Amino acid sequence: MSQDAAVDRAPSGQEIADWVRQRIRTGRFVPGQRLVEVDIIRQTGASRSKVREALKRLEGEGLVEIEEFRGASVRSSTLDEVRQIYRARMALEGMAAHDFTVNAVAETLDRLKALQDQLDACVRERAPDRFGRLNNEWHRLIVEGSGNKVIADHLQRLNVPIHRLLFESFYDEKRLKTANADHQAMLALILSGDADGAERAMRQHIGDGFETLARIEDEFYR
Amino acid sequence: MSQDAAVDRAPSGQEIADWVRQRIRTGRFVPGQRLVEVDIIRQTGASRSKVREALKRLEGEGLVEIEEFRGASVRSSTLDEVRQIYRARMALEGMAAHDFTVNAVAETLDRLKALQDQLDACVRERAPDRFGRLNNEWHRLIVEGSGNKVIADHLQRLNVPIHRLLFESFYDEKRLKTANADHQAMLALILSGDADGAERAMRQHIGDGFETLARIEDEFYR
DNA sequence: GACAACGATATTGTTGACAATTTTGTCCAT
DNA sequence: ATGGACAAAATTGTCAACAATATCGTTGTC
Repeated sequence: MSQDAAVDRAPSGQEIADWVRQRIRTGRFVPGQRLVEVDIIRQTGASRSKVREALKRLEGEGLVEIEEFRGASVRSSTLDEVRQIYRARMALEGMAAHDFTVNAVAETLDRLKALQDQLDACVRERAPDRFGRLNNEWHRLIVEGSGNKVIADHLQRLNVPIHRLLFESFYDEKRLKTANADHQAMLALILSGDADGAERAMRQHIGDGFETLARIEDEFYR
Repeated sequence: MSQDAAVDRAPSGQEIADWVRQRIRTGRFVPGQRLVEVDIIRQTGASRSKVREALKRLEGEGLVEIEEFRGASVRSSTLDEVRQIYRARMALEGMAAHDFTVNAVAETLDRLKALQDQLDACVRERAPDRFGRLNNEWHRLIVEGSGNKVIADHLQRLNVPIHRLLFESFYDEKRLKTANADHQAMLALILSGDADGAERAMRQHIGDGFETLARIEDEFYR
């Protein structure tokens, strides 16, 4: 009857924050839901100070909201805020793509090419969930490979709280093909050393991603 | 013999964080200096938990480093990290300039024009310190007026810990004129509705700012 | 004089108890 | 049934004492 992945030592504040963040991202904690300290303590085995520390941290990241004497609750974000987040991602990840083109070492380029092959396979075999994971990996590789840790840190905090969308197969057939074509085109631009082109392509790609998401949201509420 | 601005009630964690941040920005706390909890308590009158909370927050912002059982110290940033920060600023503030051109309301445009007049006056009258303050105001107005709170929040955290540079008159005669010319050109692009042009100009402007700073640093260590 | 061992002090980390506030439950009048 | 007043419970905020660790000074040895 263990309610958590077995750990002997008491979890750190960082681990609690990860635990809560995970639950928010996977939709087990939904927007507006209150996060009662005692519940988290019971489920994680952490001490109260650590839980409080973790919640404060998550407040700093903008994932939870803390009201005096009312505690923490999962923050809900409007579509407009998601749009702002995507706008910020366009700027930062575009810059990362630019710098990646200039700075990336040969080994990183090889890994990117290998990843692209796997993504192509996913499209052929119609494996959208696997595509999603590899897609994240692909974007992470670009950002890490750009050599700018500051931008990487800020992008880390710009992950949209996806709520329900994570479970449904976000990508339909058509969107999957389009996205992968974007990746292929970007890879070509990177390999040819066209940094500005890579940046433009990345911004366009992320902008399209938001359009898709906005369309799904729109249908959901219709 | 009051060691702090008189406050009756105990300061909040946010206020302590502001207090420390201010001291770091103005160079009263220098990189590497240890921030002993008791000292901050004595100087601010805050309780220990509040001080610890504030230091944790500052750690999240990257201004402070916390080692276990060794406490907090002011983080020192290398020139390369400053370069990365400026790169991030170029991306985000460029995007802000773009969106400002599209979204700004008439009243905000008027305020920007008024601010530009004041900046012109500073150049004529050779008032570099006043120019610095108004310059910050100018950039803040662009960011706030872009209507993207997410980008504004992230830029807030990208303020370089300037260390000593804040005290010396950062801008020499020539740099001051160049910067102001940039501002004038950008204002013209914004008023003409050229969003892409405004973005390019903003990025160039910030990039030049880093070049200037890097040159000063370089001379300092020579 | 250099250096290691050791104890004293200073500093940070953690826990638990208590205060402040909100939330929930109950009773009663209408 | 509905709604308000009040008490009980739950929840969060705060503080102070204690534990763990690091830092510093002292002493003794070579």
